[in-house]
Amino acid sequence: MPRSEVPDVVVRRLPTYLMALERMLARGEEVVSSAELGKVTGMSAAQIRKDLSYFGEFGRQGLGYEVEFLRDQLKRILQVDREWHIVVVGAGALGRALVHYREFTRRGLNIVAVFDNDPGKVGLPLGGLIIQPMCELETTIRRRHIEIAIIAVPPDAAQAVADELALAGITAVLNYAPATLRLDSDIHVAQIDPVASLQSITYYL
Amino acid sequence: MPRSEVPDVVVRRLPTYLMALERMLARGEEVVSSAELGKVTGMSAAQIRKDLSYFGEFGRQGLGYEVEFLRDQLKRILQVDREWHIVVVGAGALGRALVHYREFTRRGLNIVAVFDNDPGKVGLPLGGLIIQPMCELETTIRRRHIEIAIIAVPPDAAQAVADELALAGITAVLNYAPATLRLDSDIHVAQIDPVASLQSITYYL
DNA sequence: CTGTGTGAAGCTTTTCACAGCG
DNA sequence: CGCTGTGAAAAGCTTCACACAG
Repeated sequence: MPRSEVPDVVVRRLPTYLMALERMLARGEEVVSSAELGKVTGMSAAQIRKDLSYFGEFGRQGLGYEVEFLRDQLKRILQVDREWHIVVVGAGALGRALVHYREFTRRGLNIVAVFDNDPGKVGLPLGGLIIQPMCELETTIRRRHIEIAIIAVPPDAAQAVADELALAGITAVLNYAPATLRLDSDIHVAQIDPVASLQSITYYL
Repeated sequence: MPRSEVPDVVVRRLPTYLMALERMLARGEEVVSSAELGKVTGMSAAQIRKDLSYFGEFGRQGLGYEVEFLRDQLKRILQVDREWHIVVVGAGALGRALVHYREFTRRGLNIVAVFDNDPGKVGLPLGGLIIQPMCELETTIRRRHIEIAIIAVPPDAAQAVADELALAGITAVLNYAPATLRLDSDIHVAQIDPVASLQSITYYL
């Protein structure tokens, strides 16, 4: 299976293709060409063919791609053909919205624990879970072999939380706090910062 | 003022530099070198110097950059040295979290109206605002000269909402729905999709 | 014919390395 | 000296264009 040779920018486009294929499948479409998939995802047909070619030959010449087959292949490549366990740190407005976000469970991304350092919140129920104190973070992560964490705490606390997560053996972090995390390079970090997104949009207005 | 010649990838890095500079300023640091700024933001020193050079010469040879001055320049370039008015469409868990998100107002990004199509939600208070019905969308946007909208509705409704926003004269959209929006190319779209972010992380695990 | 898969070409972005300024 | 600003080189990514398969 090709790994290191695949550009990261290609991997980041695969979820978009997957999402489009899921929708086509729901509509009952059976076959799709790179040109059609391109129109729906906003990419060029050539780019889609090239991206897919990093992982194998999934299409049929003269015909296109079988939607369900390509969907399954992308799920396998992205490893989303199985269930993942996730912890959320921070039970503020954002943490609560994340726990209730239906698209996560729908895609096999299961939030199985929530943590907060506010004693007033610890013990309260949240979407079928109980908010746990930070001191239980490492034990919970290790006992349940959790690999992915979502950071939803205020910016000042983000790096400290990230350090704790690293110590607990987490290998992937989705960071919602507007802060650049300094972590070992073997930990994968993705950043979601609405302020940064808006600030690079206002440049063009 | 340079515009079209500046690569988009450069513009998208500026908010990260700005964020780091704000923190340095809060700590009382007065001067910073490209190497130091690089360490904090995770970029190379050369890249930072090159990025900044698209907009002018902000540093002093042998010394570095004056933190406050560079911060002000970046704010001016990104046009975040003024206040922006924003509408949020969708008053679910995510929309509510966005309305309460303190980093927005702190950075001059003011949510001034919230809309939802659920009659059970319309009229309810939310963070100092009243949830408005969708039929008031266009009037509100036009009367208050709003340029930026945040879409926080379920995936199936996203494209329809985007079309309404385009009709109402919106020029920038931040889309939280897991859907690729088809919009006129004169409308700037940024996508935030936690599922997609996680799905490209699981590839590497 | 239609539409994939893919080398090669073309373009963009990053890194290098150093002149030159304070 | 130390560190910026920047051409030039290197690396990376996208598009082109066509052989080839169904």
